[in-house]
Amino acid sequence: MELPSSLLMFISSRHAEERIVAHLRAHGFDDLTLAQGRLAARVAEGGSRVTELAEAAQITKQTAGFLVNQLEKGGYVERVPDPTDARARLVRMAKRGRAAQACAREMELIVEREWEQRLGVRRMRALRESLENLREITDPYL
Amino acid sequence: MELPSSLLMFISSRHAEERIVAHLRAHGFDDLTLAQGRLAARVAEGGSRVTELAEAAQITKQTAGFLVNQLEKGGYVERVPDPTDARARLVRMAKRGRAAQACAREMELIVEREWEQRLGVRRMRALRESLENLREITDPYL
DNA sequence: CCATTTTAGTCAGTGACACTGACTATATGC
DNA sequence: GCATATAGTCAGTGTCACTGACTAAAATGG
Repeated sequence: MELPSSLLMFISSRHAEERIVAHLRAHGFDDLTLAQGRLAARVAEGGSRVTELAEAAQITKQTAGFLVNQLEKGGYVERVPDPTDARARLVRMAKRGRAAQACAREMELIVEREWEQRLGVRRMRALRESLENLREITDPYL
Repeated sequence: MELPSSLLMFISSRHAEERIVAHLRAHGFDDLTLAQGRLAARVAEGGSRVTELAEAAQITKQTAGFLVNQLEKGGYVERVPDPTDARARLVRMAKRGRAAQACAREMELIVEREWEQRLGVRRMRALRESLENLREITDPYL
């Protein structure tokens, strides 16, 4: 075994992440950091609580709160009171956040297509299937 | 596409990384951080220069130098003068570093075997081949 | 063979982002 | 209605990434 599979996965996933960040920067979302982006990607359609985001991203709620503040200042998300719980507030994507999301997905798709071209449709599908399969034993927040 | 392949790769690679860190901690290598470990993993058999390590890990040489200092304090690596270049010093694995390396490889292998059990030998081999293939277009420091 | 440029590495300063611990306010359960 | 759990914040700390400026040695090239 030259390199472990996990390291090979790390290499390619980081490559994709860097491409996405560069794409966002090039389109005016240059105040968005990697950590902020990772968290923003977890915000649900109807809004998410800070604590939920923290769990999903596997960071403490303090860190998540800090990142949400930055995202709020940047106009990417907004906070609204949670009607069902006076302690909580819901984090929702704002207009700029949705635009950034769309921008990120664009590059995500481009990379995905590049990989498919490299491997061919059959092997790309097999790759995705295996990765999804492994996720069931590797994703603690499935 | 439910989740992009790159994110699936990130999930599993992080899982493996966490297992390795936990294994190291459990065996007394509890002062070793993730960043230090990633750098230490790149130290070549005959020794490496700080600048080489920085390039391979894609960090600045200042950051690499800082991490090597920590590793040196922890007894994981040692620095010796480079006989071929008076400006440079070679970073070599020390005894404790080799022990930690062996410990990390242990868990690396365990995870690899778990994945193989999950996917079966055939699909695991196909996964590795595809990942190695993709590496050629995603690894800037191949 | 000396002047210029490149390269190895350090020092100093800053910023992002992770952590723990302590705290307030609200909700929930017996 | 009291004890406990939960949502979130505040304060403080540590790691690790960055840039910029620097020294010293090596390589290059008239």
